[in-house]
Amino acid sequence: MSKQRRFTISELASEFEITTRTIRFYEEKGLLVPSRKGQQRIYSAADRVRLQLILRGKRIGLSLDESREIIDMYDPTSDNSEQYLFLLEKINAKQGQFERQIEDIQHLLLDLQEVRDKCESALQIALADEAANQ
Amino acid sequence: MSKQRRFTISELASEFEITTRTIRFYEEKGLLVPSRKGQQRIYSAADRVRLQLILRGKRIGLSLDESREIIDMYDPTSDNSEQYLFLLEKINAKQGQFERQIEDIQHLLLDLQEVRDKCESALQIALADEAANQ
DNA sequence: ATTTACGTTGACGTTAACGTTAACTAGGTG
DNA sequence: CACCTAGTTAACGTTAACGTCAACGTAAAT
Repeated sequence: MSKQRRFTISELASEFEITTRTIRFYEEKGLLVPSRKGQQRIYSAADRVRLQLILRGKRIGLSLDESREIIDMYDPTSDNSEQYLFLLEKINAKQGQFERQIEDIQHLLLDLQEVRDKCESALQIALADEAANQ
Repeated sequence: MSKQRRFTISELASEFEITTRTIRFYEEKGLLVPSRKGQQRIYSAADRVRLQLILRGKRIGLSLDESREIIDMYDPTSDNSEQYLFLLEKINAKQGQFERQIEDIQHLLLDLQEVRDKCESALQIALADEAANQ
């Protein structure tokens, strides 16, 4: 049995600390397609996962279009080998991009570590000076 | 001796594949402060490094304000221990943020690897089918 | 019965990060 | 000298990603 867990829009909003407006906006852009009960939106566990993916994408600087591309990779809309080969190309490209992003971040982390080291030794000196001025 | 290498705005623009407008815009925002020869901008090696940092930041989703914060960490505008402690706090926060970003990316990489695996096996089947239809 | 809470669809406003003219200057080159 | 190339400022335009009303529906609670 699959999980039948459903969510309301404000449940998701408070869980992920975003506004309902944001969630509806993602729907406008075609990133989410919740079912309805009357006119109210009902979100499935799968919808929640999609939202999670979008937000993860946002945190690492993906645009909504880029996140949609990734979401679209999840459900294979294709059925012939040519489409699959094309999809594999796109997956390769994305994985490459992500690996380069990790390198960028690691570079920035090293830079910050340098700054931290300098800052810490400067702090020692400042503290010593202040002690001398007592 | 320090490197006396200088750059014109279009040299930097073509090296980093951005427009001169973009570089001037970063200056407007206070991210770059090149020297001048008459009214022309002259960029030092240090300016180039700053630009590199900005672009690295952009690739991982930092706003220009966030990049400026990081740049500002590089030159210690402070001189007392209180300021240094405050700066160390900010460095901690940024390093934490970056580590979480790496986790986000690794999560996305795993997801993509799953998609790739499914795609590759689906491709095998599709190829077998096409062969059968010959 | 009405207030309260939560939901809905527009529609216009806002901010960041540039793009896009336009109008001008300053320095070589044929 | 005329022209071309690179640079400059100033100002308005554009797109993404929402924020912010307004005006309304529905269902539970008082």
